[in-house]
Amino acid sequence: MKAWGERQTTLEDVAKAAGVSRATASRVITGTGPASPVTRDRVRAAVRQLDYQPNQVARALANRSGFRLVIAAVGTAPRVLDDPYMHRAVAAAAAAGAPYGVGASLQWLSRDSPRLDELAEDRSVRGVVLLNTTEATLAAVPSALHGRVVSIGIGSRTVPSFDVDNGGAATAILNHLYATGRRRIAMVTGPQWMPCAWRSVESYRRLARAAGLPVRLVAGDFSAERGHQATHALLRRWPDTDAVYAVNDATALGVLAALREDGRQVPGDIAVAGFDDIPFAALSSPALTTASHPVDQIIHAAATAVLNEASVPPTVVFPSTLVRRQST
Amino acid sequence: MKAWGERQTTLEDVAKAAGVSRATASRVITGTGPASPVTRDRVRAAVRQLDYQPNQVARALANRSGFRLVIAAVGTAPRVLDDPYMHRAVAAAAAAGAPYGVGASLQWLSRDSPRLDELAEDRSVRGVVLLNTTEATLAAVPSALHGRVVSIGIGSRTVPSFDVDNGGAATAILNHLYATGRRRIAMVTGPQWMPCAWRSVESYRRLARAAGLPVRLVAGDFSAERGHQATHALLRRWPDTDAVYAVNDATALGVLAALREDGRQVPGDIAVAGFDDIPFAALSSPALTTASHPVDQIIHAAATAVLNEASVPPTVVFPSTLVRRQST
DNA sequence: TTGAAAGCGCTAACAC
DNA sequence: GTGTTAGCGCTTTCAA
Repeated sequence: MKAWGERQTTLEDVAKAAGVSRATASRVITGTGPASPVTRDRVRAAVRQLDYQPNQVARALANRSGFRLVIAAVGTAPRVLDDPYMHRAVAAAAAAGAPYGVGASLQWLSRDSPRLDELAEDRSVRGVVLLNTTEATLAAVPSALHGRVVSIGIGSRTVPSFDVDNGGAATAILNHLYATGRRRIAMVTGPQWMPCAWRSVESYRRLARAAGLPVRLVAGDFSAERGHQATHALLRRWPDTDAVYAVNDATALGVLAALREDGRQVPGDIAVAGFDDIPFAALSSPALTTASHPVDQIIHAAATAVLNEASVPPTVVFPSTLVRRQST
Repeated sequence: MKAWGERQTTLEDVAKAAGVSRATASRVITGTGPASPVTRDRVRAAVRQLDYQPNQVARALANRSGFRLVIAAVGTAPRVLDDPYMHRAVAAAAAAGAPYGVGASLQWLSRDSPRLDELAEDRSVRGVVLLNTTEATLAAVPSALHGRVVSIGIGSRTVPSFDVDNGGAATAILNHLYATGRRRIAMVTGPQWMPCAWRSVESYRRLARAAGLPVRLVAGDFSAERGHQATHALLRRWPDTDAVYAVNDATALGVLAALREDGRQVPGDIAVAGFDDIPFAALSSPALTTASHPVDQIIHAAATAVLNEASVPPTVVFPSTLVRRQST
């Protein structure tokens, strides 16, 4: 491998320029260990003057710390990685890590046999962010990963979680549907095995019970295609449904397409609401009522927590807000 | 920093198990330098038996090579990073790098003063993938980056380029519009400064001239909002327009929304076509005719080329195929 | 074809 | 407070 560019300025250079030892320079720069005010200043000056940039690779080697943040998405097949939601998450992680000189990797984690040991053993891995986490995944987290793994969705005693307030979002949407006169509200759910989508179903059941409304659940899988199919099934079974709450916007767009095929007017005959507020929710016809999902913020917080090895509360919940549009 | 987990198996262990020196083991594993067939086999066996994984950090330090792939998106403001297209690109890079133990970083590059030197000097940077590249950006690529930088879009003598066949896609779409009887075709373009979108405009002009059709260009910026505004402007100026070709699907969805507001039937009164074939192109109403854009493949190829420091042809073009749906 | 030895640039014990 | 001294795990001359 060729050396590109001239020799970089090293800690050695800084130390020499400041008239101290490498160790002292290191202490000042990393902020660990003691140093007299004078030396501190001289080292800092040297750093500035030489435009010294610590070599992160050497640092990582000496620290035995990795240099990439792995976004591990749990799923039944590698194609979970094709989801725009994943893309958004990775992009957020890639942006959050950049200032730390840490890159993001995207990996599929088999739902049945999550190979988390490999990640734990891989010295290039600085930390892991779990997506679509299941109980089984959490159980498979090796202790070597403790302190540098977080989950988006459900967490555990050893794995802190960061998530949007799913329950609150569902409640807000359903209350809105109820308030606008809907009484036969169906829900298209996420995949059964994905716990992060359970809470919205719980909210749905609770509110239905409280208001004395019927429970009409159809299983989806977060995809528009399934939302589309599920809607046809739903209309066959409960033709008088007057609102559909979809677990996410992609599903809701599928719902909208199916209703159109079926000749139903939205929101005249039937209202539709989603969740996530993806960019295209505003562009569908009719524009989709939904609730916001601050993915970027969530991932940013999660990534930052991992990178700082910060002690975080076991659960951090991000608020969601209702976005009213034409579909309800 | 704490050491997590037990000591990893190192090259030393492998060498010992194989009864050779570290140097020899290294040669066999990296595939550089000579080694007798017997030694080769013994080292390989040891690797397998011990489940040895090279420490990428140490490797990077010894090689003086970085460990992250930077996706540098040129734009006027950091918010270019919010584009779903960027997200897709980063995700693809993050997935492509994972097997190499290389993560992806996402960074904004100012169009006016691209700080590429910083990237060149940063030892943690293994390579750079330029997005939305301009001539000025290419001119600013420091020689220290040669061989480990590629561009998605236009390239230069020193920067190889990977891109979709923009011209071909435009031609296919416009021919399709013409073949279906459209004769007053308008185009909503991308931002003026973005050369990667020029080729489709060129195709548009060429075909219009060849067929004796009027040229009706309106400037957009890849966003749905601008597509929306541009359409209203366009209809005011040329009310008899019978087709709109949008530079990308996001723009086309904005066009669709504007036409709906204006009471025009699609495709009855006016046809609409986009480009990219994003997931939601199939879900709009009417579903959008477009042409495919294999972003994942392109980025994968680009990333792989950088990671392998492979000598690639100056320009690699990926084919696009027409996707006919209801909007035309 | 192989091994010894010298780094890559940094951090962290440990002694002063 | 500060410097000396060992590494971190790998690659790569250079001799043999």
